[in-house]
Amino acid sequence: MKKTITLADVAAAAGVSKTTASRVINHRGYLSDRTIKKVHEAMDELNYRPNAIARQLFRQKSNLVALVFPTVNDPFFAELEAELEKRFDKLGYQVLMGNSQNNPTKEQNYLRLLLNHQVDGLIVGSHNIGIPEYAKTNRPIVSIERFIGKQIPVVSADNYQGGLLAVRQLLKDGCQHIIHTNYPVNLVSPNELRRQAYEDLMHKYHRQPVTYEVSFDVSDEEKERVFRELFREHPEVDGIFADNDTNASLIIRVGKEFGRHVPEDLKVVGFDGAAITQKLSPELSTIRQPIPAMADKAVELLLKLINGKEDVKSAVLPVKMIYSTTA
Amino acid sequence: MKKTITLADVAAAAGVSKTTASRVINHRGYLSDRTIKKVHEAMDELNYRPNAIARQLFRQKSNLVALVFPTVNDPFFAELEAELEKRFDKLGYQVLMGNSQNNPTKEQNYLRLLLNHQVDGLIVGSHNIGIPEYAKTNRPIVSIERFIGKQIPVVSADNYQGGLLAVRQLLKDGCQHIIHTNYPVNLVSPNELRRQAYEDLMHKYHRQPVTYEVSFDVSDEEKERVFRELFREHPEVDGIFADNDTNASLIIRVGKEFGRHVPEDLKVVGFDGAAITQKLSPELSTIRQPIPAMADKAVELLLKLINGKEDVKSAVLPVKMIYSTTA
DNA sequence: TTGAAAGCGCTAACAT
DNA sequence: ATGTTAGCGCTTTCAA
Repeated sequence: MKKTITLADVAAAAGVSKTTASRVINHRGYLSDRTIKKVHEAMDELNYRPNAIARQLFRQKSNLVALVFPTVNDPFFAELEAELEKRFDKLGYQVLMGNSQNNPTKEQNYLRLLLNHQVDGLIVGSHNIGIPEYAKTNRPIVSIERFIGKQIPVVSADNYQGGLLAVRQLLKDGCQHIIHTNYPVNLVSPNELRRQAYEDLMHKYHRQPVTYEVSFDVSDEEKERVFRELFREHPEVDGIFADNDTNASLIIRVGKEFGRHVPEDLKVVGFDGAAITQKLSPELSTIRQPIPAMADKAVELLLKLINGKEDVKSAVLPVKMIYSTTA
Repeated sequence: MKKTITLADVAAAAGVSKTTASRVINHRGYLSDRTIKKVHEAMDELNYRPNAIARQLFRQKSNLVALVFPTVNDPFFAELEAELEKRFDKLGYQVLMGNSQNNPTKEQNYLRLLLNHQVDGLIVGSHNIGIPEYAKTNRPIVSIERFIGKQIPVVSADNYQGGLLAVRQLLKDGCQHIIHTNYPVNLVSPNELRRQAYEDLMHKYHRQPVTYEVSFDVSDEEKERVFRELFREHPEVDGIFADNDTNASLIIRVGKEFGRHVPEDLKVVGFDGAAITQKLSPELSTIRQPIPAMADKAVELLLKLINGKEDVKSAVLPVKMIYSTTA
């Protein structure tokens, strides 16, 4: 491989100094037309490419942000990451894909990228706890749907309102025995508010709330096992509020095994309403998270942090119910 | 914001030279235990973070690769990008997400990152043509499912075999009038081989092949419009081989509008078989692309190119049919 | 309008 | 076992 062409080569070929060549490239300062022309010719001739890394070293800025989510292979995260990338690209930022697999080590590594100046900011939506670096840093981090630390702003959907909408729909459908699925209880995810809304409504109508718990990162087989248990232990169930659409989809499938037809003898409402889900399971009634608006807000907050602004406040964005045929 | 802590600060605090400090950090050369201890103490004290950009400038390597695909918000691309990221991460590479939106300018920008030394390699699966830079460069690029240039290796599924499997299944199901959907004809995508297989089988059985064409990047509404046309113009259709699963899903939905029940009076086979699709539309019979194997191969080839190897050959990987309930 | 020189933070020859 | 020095490629004072 032949030697890299540097600014010095261009300058030499054009018979000017590096400074002048740099000025031409960056359109800065006073330049004579003749000089500009000469430098451009030299650049073309040598097929010169400015070295982005050297620029970054000088500017102390990488124009890179990292997205740290459990995986991009999921309808909600795929749409969210795509929306984020679209916006960052427009602003001149490149986007690193950080799939943490819910592995604390991987999550920590991405944090290190930030601390090592390799990225200018981080958007985290991963579900790990106990990463001490978060608490210590005041570098630009915005969280999505997860409480990370006092100083880190969170963008989330109105999960409580979403829970209310979902359960009210099941009540309106005349369901007598409504069951909920959610993660195991934890304090870091606003997901908890979906459960809270469910329990509040159950209590209001003097019913006993029943929640089945499945972690995000167990296999589908394990999830199906739990849902079979649900149908076995609660054959009276006639309505299910699933905390996300893929679980809703699994539940409908498992329900079939138990001879349950949706919506005739079982109503189901999911949560998320991502684009891919709508396309592949249009029949699912669900709560749509405002993904594009969440992306807008997260980008806005992160840029503020990157630019040293102080008024960076957490935000809760409105959800809406999508009425389809499963409830 | 307070000044960045550099290696010089650490060295000063530890009372050694920058070189020594650097050696401690990189575990190189002979060091006395006492020195190692002193340097580590200084690092902790100052909360030192090595500057990755400066290292990259020196090493002339960013350990970054970019994935250029139309969008990550699609079951096939989401799974493929997730698999690629997993592998690159293991190898110490960070991954840039490049969603080209099938926009030549965006695609070209990512190419520029490569040429500007900001990334060490590129994996492209985007569907644009006429980007002149591809032809000119011999830098590390691997393409997935797309012919880009003579010198650029392609990793693809065995699309022809997949087409045969799909259409044979429909024939075995007794379909008399099989219709195919695909992109508009183009020479850059091995997708064409799916069509070729369909046409070859149709001719073999003395039938008239009929293909409806929909671009990848038009709206779902537009796609549905085309599929309605299909049912109106060919009410006799009893089997459809869709060139991808999301189209298959749309077709099934549109079929319902025309009173067609699947599989009773219409069989459908899709293509892709991505994990998300399996989860959300498990009933779909489809051809599974070997996504993890494709990721393996693409990473292997790209690393060879990055390391200056010469024997970098295109690869075609086997598909398999997933028999479910729509055919 | 242009150039010389310093420096971004790091690592590696080449001493000693 | 440790330090001196140069240099990765770029941009920007400062001076002319």
